[in-house]
Amino acid sequence: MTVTLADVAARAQVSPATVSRVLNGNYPVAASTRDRVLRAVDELDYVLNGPASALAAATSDLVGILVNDIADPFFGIMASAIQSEIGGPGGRAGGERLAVVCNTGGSPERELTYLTLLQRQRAAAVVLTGGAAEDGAHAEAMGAKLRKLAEAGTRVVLCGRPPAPEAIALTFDNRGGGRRLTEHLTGLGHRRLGYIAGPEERTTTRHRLEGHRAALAAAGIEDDPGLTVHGRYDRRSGYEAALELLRREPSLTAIVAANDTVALGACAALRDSGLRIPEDVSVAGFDDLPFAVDAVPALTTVRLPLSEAGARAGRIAMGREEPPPGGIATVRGELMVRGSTAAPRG
Amino acid sequence: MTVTLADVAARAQVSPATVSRVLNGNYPVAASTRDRVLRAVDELDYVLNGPASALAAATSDLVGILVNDIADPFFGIMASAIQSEIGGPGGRAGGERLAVVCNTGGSPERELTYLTLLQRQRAAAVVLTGGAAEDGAHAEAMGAKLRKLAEAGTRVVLCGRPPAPEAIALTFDNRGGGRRLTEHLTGLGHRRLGYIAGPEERTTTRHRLEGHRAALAAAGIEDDPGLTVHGRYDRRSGYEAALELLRREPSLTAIVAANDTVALGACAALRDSGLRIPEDVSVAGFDDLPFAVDAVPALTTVRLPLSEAGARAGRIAMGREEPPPGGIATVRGELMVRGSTAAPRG
DNA sequence: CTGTTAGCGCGTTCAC
DNA sequence: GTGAACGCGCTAACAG
Repeated sequence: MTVTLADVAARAQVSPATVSRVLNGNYPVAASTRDRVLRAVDELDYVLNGPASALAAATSDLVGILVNDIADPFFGIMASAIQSEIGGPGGRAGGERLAVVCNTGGSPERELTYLTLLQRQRAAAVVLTGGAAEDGAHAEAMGAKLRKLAEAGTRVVLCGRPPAPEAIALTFDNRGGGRRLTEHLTGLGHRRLGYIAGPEERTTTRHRLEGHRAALAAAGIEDDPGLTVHGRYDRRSGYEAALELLRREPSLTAIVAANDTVALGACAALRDSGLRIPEDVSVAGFDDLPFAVDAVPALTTVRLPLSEAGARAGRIAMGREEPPPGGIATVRGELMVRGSTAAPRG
Repeated sequence: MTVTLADVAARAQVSPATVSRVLNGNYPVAASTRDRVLRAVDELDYVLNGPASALAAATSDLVGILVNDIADPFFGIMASAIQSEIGGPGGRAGGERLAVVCNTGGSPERELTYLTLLQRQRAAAVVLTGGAAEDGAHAEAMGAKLRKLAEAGTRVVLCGRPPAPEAIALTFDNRGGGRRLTEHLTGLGHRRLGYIAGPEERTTTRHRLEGHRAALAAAGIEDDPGLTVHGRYDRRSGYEAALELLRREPSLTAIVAANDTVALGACAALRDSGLRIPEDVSVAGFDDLPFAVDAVPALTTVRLPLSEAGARAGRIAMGREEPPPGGIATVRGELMVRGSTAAPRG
């Protein structure tokens, strides 16, 4: 039915072993033989059987990229960069790797499931992006799973995620970025700032919030728990959270959002409430996604080098770049001051 | 080294076949035996060998989702919906399928490469999303590849892509949407409209543009080729194209963009040129991505039910929903009139 | 309901 | 530089 390596061998009048060798290119083969084989491959329209190949070689060409939300450009941009460094030639037979992104939807269970699935496929490497859940049991299960993967020869790289002993990590300085962002606002004179945090029990959420609080403390501003609202990392959540903050504290002069998407939702809520940005309320985001600059007014935010970090993670996963010393590198964000923040009125 | 099915069988004191049966659940097994096996699996921390399983069964749990640009929410939203219908239980061993998204970057070659890779893996299904390249040779190669996949038992579904004889298609009515959108503008009295099209040689680009031109013709407006500018589907491209349009025709009163992202870029260009939206120039997009409503003013656009279409495509790919009659279903877009369009001044 | 027997298609020793 | 033989780990008949 389907063409196998043996068919190719027969047609090229060589042994299956020879066909395998030219396909994998890991072995000396006479040029004339190679030509004959390649011609036969072409004529028969032969496609290597991945599972059989993976079984025999005990390794596959699959590389997994886990993201929390594939509909969020934050992850899309990283995934795209990672994939671009992996998808190219350089793998086994055929010289191509199958770089593949898996959407966990932020669910710890699905994350674990995907890792098992990738483990089952004997993936060559796995890149985990974005924040991790902070649930203790889950963290432990993840650690164990990552260790298993590593033991089985799968390279594991974290990108934009806190370091773990089991893997190489490129981690974002969310705490520092959050701190500098809020310092910018306190520096402008703001004293009543609302904070729209991401989902609870997530590292990214916690780190950005800690940075925010550190900046408040440094400015001698008492932390009012009522001025922090948790939500999801989406626009709707930002909209609702902003309304809630305004209800709790009508006199606030600035809102810091967990990310740009949330900030955009907050902007909409402020506009719908008849408030001007930044005259009445300043707004700041995080990430500097492409649309941040298009907001009106343009969004003050912290730029994370998502593409660069992703590309580097991809190269490390492929073994084409040395891991950072100690297996951990911290990637800083850059404060981007734009029109959405200004000194408070009065 | 690694635990195999035989190890589990030994520990559970049954034959390997029995272990396979409980794992795949496709066969009657006594409850007590099953328990014993599952316990052994647990104790040994056994993970099925995917390649071996796929080899023996001549089919795998892998499902591929091809997207043109993973950093674009248009694709992210569809991919997310597709994956959510696929990722769940219902597959082979372990009851989970590995739904993976592959980023072609809009490159026909990469698209073909990914299909080959998925073919190599004996993927259970493949979903192709978004517009297709219109290059004749490539179209033919794609057709042949899709046929091969189908012959090998891979289910092929197109989502938001024009029908092809080799696959089931959920196609977007880009032409109709484009037409209604421009009709809305001509209905408001606009006579000089600029159009920012997507990349040339892409079905989506052509169909939307055709709809636009049909609406112009219907309104008795002569089509001025100079008022159409092609670009990529990104913000930057929209920005530059809008400036170019203004240069060519300073008196235009409306700009129709290939999609929302491009429209946002065009808005930025208009603002930077000191023009007001919609007082001086109306702007319209396409897709109604989540951020469209947050633009200032909110963007008039055509809403495409990306999530719904993706979910349906996913179910069809899984065989959990009947394909549409004739294998083709057309999904219409809905005109969303918002603040970015108004009657021209004067 | 369960065990036994054959391969699935390929990579990889070994010889030659 | 090339061929022959073996086994990777699992599933799918077939018996029983």
